[in-house]
Amino acid sequence: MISHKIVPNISVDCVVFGFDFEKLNVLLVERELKDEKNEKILISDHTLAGYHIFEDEDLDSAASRILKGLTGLDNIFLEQFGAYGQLDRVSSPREKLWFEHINKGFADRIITVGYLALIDNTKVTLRLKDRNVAWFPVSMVSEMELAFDHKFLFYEALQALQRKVKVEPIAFELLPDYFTLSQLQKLYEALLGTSFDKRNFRKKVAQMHYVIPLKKKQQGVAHKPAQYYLFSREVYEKTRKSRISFII
Amino acid sequence: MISHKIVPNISVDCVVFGFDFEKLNVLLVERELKDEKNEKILISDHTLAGYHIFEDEDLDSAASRILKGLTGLDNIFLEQFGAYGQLDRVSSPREKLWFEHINKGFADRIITVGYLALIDNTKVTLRLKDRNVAWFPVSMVSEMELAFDHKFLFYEALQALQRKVKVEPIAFELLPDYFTLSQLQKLYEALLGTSFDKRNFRKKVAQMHYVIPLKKKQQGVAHKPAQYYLFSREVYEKTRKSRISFII
DNA sequence: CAACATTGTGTATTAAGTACACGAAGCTGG
DNA sequence: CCAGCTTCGTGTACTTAATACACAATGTTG
Repeated sequence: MISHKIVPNISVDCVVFGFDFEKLNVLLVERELKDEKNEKILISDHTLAGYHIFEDEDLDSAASRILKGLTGLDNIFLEQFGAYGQLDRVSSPREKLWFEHINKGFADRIITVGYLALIDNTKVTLRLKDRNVAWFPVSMVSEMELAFDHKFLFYEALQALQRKVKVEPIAFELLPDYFTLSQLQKLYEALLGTSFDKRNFRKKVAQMHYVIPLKKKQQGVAHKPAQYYLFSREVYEKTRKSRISFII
Repeated sequence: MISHKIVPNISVDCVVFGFDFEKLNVLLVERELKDEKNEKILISDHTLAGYHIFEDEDLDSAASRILKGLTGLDNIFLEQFGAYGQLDRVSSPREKLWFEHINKGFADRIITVGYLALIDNTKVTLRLKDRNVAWFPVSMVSEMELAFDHKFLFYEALQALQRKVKVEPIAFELLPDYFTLSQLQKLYEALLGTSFDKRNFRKKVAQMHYVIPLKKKQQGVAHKPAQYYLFSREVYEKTRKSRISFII
């Protein structure tokens, strides 16, 4: 691997979402500060997946690289949700402690570009080599300690996700290639924090001609097996309408 | 004025839109490269309103500052539409020429944060002191020479605007406090490049209880005077519904 | 006061949103 | 092997919104 020079004052943070057919989860990295002898853990918390960009890569590449490192996957759905340049990013007493130990030499005027990433949970096995990476339920984040302004970034990303999901068919990025309508409904319910009537939800899906039923059915479930469906981006692109409905 | 230190590799570019009751316009700054004697203009083109950020301000402040400088207005509608970190930003032969003359000492790895700004044209008189700032019809941009990647940024901003305008009542930022329904319709037609049936448009507006008719009518027009309306953000916030319609 | 320009209005049809309940399929355990 | 369990998959009636379409009313100007 080539050794790249980093741009010291620009970083990329990825808010990576996954769905386990029950709830929405987010990928967080554990951060531990040990004493000099590398024995006792002084403090620990969690951060988003992020890093500085290299001199010779653009923002999207940096985000892709970070995600590839964590998940082993290329071609992950990735979209910017904002750039953040608060002045007080590392000014809390807590962060100052970290800062003294670890971040020596970092510029104190950092711009962070936030990326929203959506992952098909069934395709990924986390790379736990030297970093502790794990999924956490989105509902748990409010009670967790996150580094820097990462809790703020997380909620920004969640809001962006909830906005987008109503307008573009990006939720399918969180599902495997084949899925059942109940799984799709649970996903939307988890994303938006609501619940839908099953018949109305399916009526709605029936209008989306890009959600296509397959011949396959579920196997080995202790109940009536469900039919599998498929999301077709090509059909979506061809059939999308653009309703002008500035919501009332 | 305090002399601020700039952050050399981070800049903010504002795509400022205005509406003259006929068409959508964008604010551009003329850039001229003169010879040593400051007589002959060697080359000229246009740029977005942009500048580097200062060490002691955040991104939003930088954008506000830039707009205040150009228009004299505070409280302009401002929203990020993306961060851009292409490597080839100043690599065209044309830009290299500029670069040699003017941009000496700038880092070559620049991140630009794009801001979308919407201005009520009737409130602004451009400050033409030392810079040549003017409105240009959006339809004209395709034929113009813009600096750097500014043409790309402009179209990114236009797309973001067209997307947002369908979902949030931000178009009103482009109108004066009082406006007629024909003006509103023309605005939406200009924004989206379509045309609407008058009766259907007004039926739609009638559902938006936050567009409120006033007692006042137009005066001094050579035809039946139109009624004025008002946009109420408070009513909007109270009555907004959130329809889940992942468009088909 | 005639000509002009623009405002402001209504109806019929189609499409989509919402509220609501039960039989069918396949597995499990006794 | 069948009774019970769990989840699947479906239809109808009502309300609301979208679309297509044409003409009389108002105020100014010459």
